[in-house]
Amino acid sequence: MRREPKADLDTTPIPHDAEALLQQFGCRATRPRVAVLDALIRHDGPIDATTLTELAQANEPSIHEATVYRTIGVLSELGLVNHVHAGHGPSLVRLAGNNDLVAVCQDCGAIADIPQAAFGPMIKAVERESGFVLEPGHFALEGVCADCLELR
Amino acid sequence: MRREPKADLDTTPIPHDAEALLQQFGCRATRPRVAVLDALIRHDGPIDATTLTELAQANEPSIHEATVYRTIGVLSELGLVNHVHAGHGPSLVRLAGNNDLVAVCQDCGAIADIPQAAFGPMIKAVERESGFVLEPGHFALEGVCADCLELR
DNA sequence: AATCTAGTTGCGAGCTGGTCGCAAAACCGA
DNA sequence: TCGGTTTTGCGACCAGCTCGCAACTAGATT
Repeated sequence: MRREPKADLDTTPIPHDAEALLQQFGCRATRPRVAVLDALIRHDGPIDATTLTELAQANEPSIHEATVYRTIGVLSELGLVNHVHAGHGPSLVRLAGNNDLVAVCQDCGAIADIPQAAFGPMIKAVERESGFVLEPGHFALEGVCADCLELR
Repeated sequence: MRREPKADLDTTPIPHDAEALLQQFGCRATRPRVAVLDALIRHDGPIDATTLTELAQANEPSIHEATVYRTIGVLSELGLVNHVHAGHGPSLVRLAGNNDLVAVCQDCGAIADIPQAAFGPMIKAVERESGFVLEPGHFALEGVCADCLELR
């Protein structure tokens, strides 16, 4: 089983049509996969596997959560999708191309997208000082959101 | 059960003596707790619960992992200990007072401490733009360490 | 020192997020 | 339409962590 993208995210226009997208990337466009990718395209922003399963089941009721996990794996190998590790909860997935950072509220679990612009200098500083090359967009920031701050 | 520190981390000198420390914070200095806190003091840097259990068992062989988790909970309520959520692996704990950021290598799992100095401006920027007040030191940065970069 | 009691422990069961092996089904090129 | 792979659904399983409960203990009171 080859799992090398036939298409290239950087140069290929991405059709927002799950089936075409899968074929373009040279992988089988099965009904469950189409349902998962389609749900991911429709849903804007990071989402956990369980919720994604529910969304996909709207179109493809028999789809199993294990299949969703496997599909996420495939899409991620193709570079179509990113994992975001968020705190102690389940990890999140989102369409690639958005490299904003995700911030999770420790109190209420709210998720905010934070434009990554602010982080460039920090990433460089970390690399200079420790040799670590950060991959922002793969981990979540934790903190307290404005609403929960008021309630404290 | 009250769980409010009698001593204050900011003003109280911290004896590096687990038993005294526990008493100072007004909680029962049981043998298992002393063993856990002692291991934590001796071990420098973030550590996961399983490894911490093994260290503590060196002094207190019968100590159970559930007890270690509960002890971590208590110490954390007292502000003596911080959780760090690290990627997909188990979460890490460390003595409070060190607010450096933890960076985890995606490839080999190596852990690096990164002085938090570089992050001040970023934290402010995030607060300004999104209202989120980050708690650095509670989440881990992910990336690739210098060694693994070479191997790629 | 002996007693008392709230707080703590060890233990096993249980929960959640995620992975795996396998037989049956689906995809898709010929 | 058919055939060989790939993929799916399913249930079993694993790791990390939490919980309920009966037994035990620290440490205050006498």
